[in-house]
Amino acid sequence: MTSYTIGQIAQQAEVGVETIRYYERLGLIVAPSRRPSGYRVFSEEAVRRLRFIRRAKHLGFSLREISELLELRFHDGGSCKEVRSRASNKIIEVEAKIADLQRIQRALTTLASACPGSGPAAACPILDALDPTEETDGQA
Amino acid sequence: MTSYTIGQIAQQAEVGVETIRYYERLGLIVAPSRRPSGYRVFSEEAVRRLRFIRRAKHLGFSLREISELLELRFHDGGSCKEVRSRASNKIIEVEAKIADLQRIQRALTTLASACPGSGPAAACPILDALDPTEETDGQA
DNA sequence: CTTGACTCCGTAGTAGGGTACAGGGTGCAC
DNA sequence: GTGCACCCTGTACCCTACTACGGAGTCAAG
Repeated sequence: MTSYTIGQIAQQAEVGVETIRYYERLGLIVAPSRRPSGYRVFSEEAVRRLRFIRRAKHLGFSLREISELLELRFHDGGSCKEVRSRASNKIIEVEAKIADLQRIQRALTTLASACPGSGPAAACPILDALDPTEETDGQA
Repeated sequence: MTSYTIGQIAQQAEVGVETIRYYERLGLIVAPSRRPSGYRVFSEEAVRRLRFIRRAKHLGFSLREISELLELRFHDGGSCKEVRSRASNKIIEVEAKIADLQRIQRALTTLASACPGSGPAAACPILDALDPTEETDGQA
């Protein structure tokens, strides 16, 4: 059962020490146990969690949303139905994001391949990418 | 050639009037032409652009990144090669985001389907989702 | 030709997400 | 048994992306 200091997990998870304390204050990570001196003691789990947070943020989730995602696993001792429905809602959101990103990806691909040819290329695939007036399902 | 006031496009693009002026200050949208009175006059294009921005933000792009995405189309009169390489880099980023989201999606699906069974379900698919110690390609 | 909704500009304030000290204790290598 | 890196708490500050306001001009319906 390897344990780590805050500096060690900060390095492993590629986040700042202050950030970890900040997340702890927000309740985003479980408050770690302490040595008699007051030093925080972290487990491997914390590294995983921090990395999850870092990447989820990069996907446009707020800390609040990330917290909700993470909590899904803990509440499952309670009302199973609710976990299921919350998970389902998140899945819908996630799928919408994926679809949007795929549109951007296609637009970028078009742009990149249209370019080397020549000419002014007046049509802008990027703008069309997330344009709900296209075949995009018009969700808010 | 329909034209719109700032309030009209704000409503259409579902953003605030102040936000549009803010984006203009940042150079994120093209400075619109003006009536003699000073009132801004927007075209359909502006609505599309604003909607693009709104959705791209939701995908975790910063305004700076969005600006870069949007600029890809304008520079193509200049150095075509650079547009291509910038587009390619963006494509890589976008693909990484899609992959991450798909991992989250799978994890949520697993979670949702594992739940109704019973038991404590100790394993947390969510945390594994974005864990680079799994088969995830370890990108920063 | 008035009135109420809308627009202008500039500046200031807010929320989210950190980041940086200051002032002090801890751990361990030498 | 001391030095230096590291940790503690708390407060203050920073950046991004808005959002609100004040004071004044504009537009168009009645």
